[in-house]
Amino acid sequence: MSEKRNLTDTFAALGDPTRFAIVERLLQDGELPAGTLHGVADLSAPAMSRHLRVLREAGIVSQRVDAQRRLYQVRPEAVKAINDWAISYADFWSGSFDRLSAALRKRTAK
Amino acid sequence: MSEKRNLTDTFAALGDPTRFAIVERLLQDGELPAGTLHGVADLSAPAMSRHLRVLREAGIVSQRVDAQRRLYQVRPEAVKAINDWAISYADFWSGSFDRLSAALRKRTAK
DNA sequence: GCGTTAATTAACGCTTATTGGAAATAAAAA
DNA sequence: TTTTTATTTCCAATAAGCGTTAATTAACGC
Repeated sequence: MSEKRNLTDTFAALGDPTRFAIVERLLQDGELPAGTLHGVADLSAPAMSRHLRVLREAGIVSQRVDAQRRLYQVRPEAVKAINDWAISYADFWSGSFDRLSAALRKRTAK
Repeated sequence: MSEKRNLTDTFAALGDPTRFAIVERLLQDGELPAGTLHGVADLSAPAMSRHLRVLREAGIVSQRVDAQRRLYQVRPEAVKAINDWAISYADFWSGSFDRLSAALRKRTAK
């Protein structure tokens, strides 16, 4: 039920420096509990929790419950959606748009 | 002098539905005067002008003066920057990450 | 059951963004 | 020069977002 989402919500969620840092941390380290993420910015647990909620509601991260911990990870579809959008305009921004990139474009556009 | 910019600002600017619609319109139609863009949303000219300013300051669009009109267009680098970011995590979100996409990745990352 | 740990929710204030309307600026047309 | 068209800036009001502390829920070990 958190599938049909437009890119605007995604961009809005990533538009905050703290949330962007959270996402990059998760992209690099994989799945992490909320507590560990406190390190990415100097803010309280509640503040972190609310940022995670925003990311969750935007469909950017998924939450998994493990005992009293909440494990977060980035949803691949979210990043892929951003890539698909940018790629769909590749002939505009890419000076060297050629057969090779067109192949990937077709592939990821599917 | 509006080159060194982080993705966060870009995402923040695109996080607004009106501004995202403006950018998509410009991506599809190319260069357009501010007046023509009024059509993308039901808002006053001043409101539109302010949205365009945000996009300009985020480095997403460029402005060209033609007589009394201001012509706007998307800066290719802005969309490319988004693509580069997503591509840099392609091995995470792409289930079928292979040699072909790796080639494009190397290419666009340059 | 109790206390501890992990995380979220609630309530509050503060700062920043956004908006509409009016006025200002600038160039072209009459 | 006066008028018209296009766009931006100024201003006041409203709305949204973010952070903090305090309270709450949930699960573990003793």
